[in-house]
Amino acid sequence: MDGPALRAPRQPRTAILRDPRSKCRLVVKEHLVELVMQALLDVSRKQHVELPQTPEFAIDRTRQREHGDFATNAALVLCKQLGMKPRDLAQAIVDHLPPSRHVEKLAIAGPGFINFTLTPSCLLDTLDQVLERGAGYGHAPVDENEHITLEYVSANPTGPLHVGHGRGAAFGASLSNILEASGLKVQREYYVNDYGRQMDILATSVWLRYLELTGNPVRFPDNGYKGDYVVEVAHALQQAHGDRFRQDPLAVCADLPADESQGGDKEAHVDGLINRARQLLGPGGFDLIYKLALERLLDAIREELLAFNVRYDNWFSERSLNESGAVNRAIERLTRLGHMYEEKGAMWFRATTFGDEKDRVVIRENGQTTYFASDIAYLLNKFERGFTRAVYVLGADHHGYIARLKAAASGLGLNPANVEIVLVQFAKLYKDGKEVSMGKREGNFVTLKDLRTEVGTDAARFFYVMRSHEQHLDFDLELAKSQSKDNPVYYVQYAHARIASVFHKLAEQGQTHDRAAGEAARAQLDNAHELDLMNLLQRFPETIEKAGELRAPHLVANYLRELAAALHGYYDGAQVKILVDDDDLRNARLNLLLAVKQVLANGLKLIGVSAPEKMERQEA
RNA sequence: GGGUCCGUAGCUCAGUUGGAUAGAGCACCUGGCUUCGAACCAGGUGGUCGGGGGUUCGAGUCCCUCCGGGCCCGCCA
Repeated sequence: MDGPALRAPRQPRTAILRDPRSKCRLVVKEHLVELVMQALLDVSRKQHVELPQTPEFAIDRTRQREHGDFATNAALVLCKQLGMKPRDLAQAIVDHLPPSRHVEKLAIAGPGFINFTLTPSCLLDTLDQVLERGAGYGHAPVDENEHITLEYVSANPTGPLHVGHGRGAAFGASLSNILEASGLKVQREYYVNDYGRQMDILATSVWLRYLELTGNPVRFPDNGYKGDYVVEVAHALQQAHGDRFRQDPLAVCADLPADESQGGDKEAHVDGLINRARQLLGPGGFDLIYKLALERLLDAIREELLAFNVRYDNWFSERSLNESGAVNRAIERLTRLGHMYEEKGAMWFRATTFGDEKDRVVIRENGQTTYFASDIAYLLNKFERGFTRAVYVLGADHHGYIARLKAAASGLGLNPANVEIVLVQFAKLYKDGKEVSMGKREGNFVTLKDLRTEVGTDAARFFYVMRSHEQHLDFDLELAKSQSKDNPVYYVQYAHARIASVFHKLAEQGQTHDRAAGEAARAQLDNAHELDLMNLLQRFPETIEKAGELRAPHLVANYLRELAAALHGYYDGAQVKILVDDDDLRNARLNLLLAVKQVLANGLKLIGVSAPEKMERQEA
């Protein structure tokens, strides 16, 4: 397996960490890495030992305040290679560390950690940086070398989106924003399954409902789409075309294989109905209904995603792959490379060559290509369009697809490491402590629209990405709906609104905020709460980068809760007032608040949640 | 049966790619609004990190095994 392919390279991408507009010139962590590297080179020269090109030590944020801001395990990891005791090596590294105006204190602790405490000015620089860059703070310069296509949701247009799709939508949209912020070029894509049997069943279902509306009811198949939306499309069909598609019910039903509930086979029955529809309506008539259904449902999906603050750069048609010959070309390529064979009248892709557990049918015995054939063509198409990496956000039930898709990449001569599948676990809805069931064909599933209108886009988006995507999500409807302190969305938004209200108050008092005066007096920001807040602000870019590398938007949500908590703690618990009489101090504190507000807004935007200036409580 | 994801406080979950004393929120207990928004804050109670073995300076994190749960295993899409 090529598991590490999902992981970003171990060494940080310096191009992304490097921030040209930073007053620190380098993001702190990168700076510290360079200092330690320098010291290590000196020490190893003295010991006459060759160091590896990229020694595997880590520099990380510390967990506890007493350990400073950053710590490195370099001495622990490299002591054997350098033939020294860990604490001796730590001391040697400290002795050889080049001086830095950003490091205030160094300490050796525990078994041999080296702790770094940053100078206050380094934190204060962060503050200026946030105000300087505004909405751009936290965003890394664009890396021109990578161009990602990120596909998410891609639900069949055979019905409205349900709450399961909602998580994929929230996750994919947030992740693409985060990746973009961390400097990668990202194209958001929706793969439209506008081809194949499921859509045929939908078109047939619409036609049967239409027949009912025109007073010619035909028994509805077990395997048909039963939702009310099908009737709505049928209505639209009737309005646009009157009774043009009316047929004698007896002719429709004549000689069909028995349906499941009639003791037969539901698949055979529905296939019979599709063929009957084609035959009675003529190809033009059937296609017209098919297209009408597709357009209506796809429009509804587009509209819903837009309302959910989820956008796309490209809607890619599966049909176009078939009609342009891309599917055939992909199959030919696999054939030419010797990865196809014939068996039992079908054409198979030898996926087992590349680690899949079984070979896969690409062209069926009846000559039709499979869904997988389209997937292969689509994969090839993505790389032909120049993307360097294809990311698929899929539901956890698709995990069997990983090996298949990667095998296809290998078979096509592509690097499977550039094909990445991120699985999102299921979400369960809970209402009053009970699970809300979501049967699909039965038509009683909860749509994303239901959820959105009930709890609102902000709460839904936040709740969906609040947990790790690897974790099953228990979505508590009551909590998401509640306008109370228990609701984490309001907690974060409130912090933003609270700051806004301080500025309103300032205006009410007839005063204005003088940023330059605040910057000049910034050294007065020295209480523990203020330092904590600045420390958090400094960690925002690191959080984005990490959330991007780990494909983990929940880290951003967690970060925002932390920042909001620090703000509330400062506001309520620090025994300080912002709007003090002292002009310098007041402006310095206002600078800090403004920076916190900016970062809250930037972070919320990444996960598609609004940052309100005012919280209006609504009566339930 | 094979594959895969998960199991951390009463509940819902974090845990910085193996680091130092495992953290939040809810629930429960105590306290704080004549103040820039109390949708808030301060403090307290609560843990054999599913069990067992292994790897090493160090394991909630990596490996093995067992237990429990979700999902997948089609010439469907």
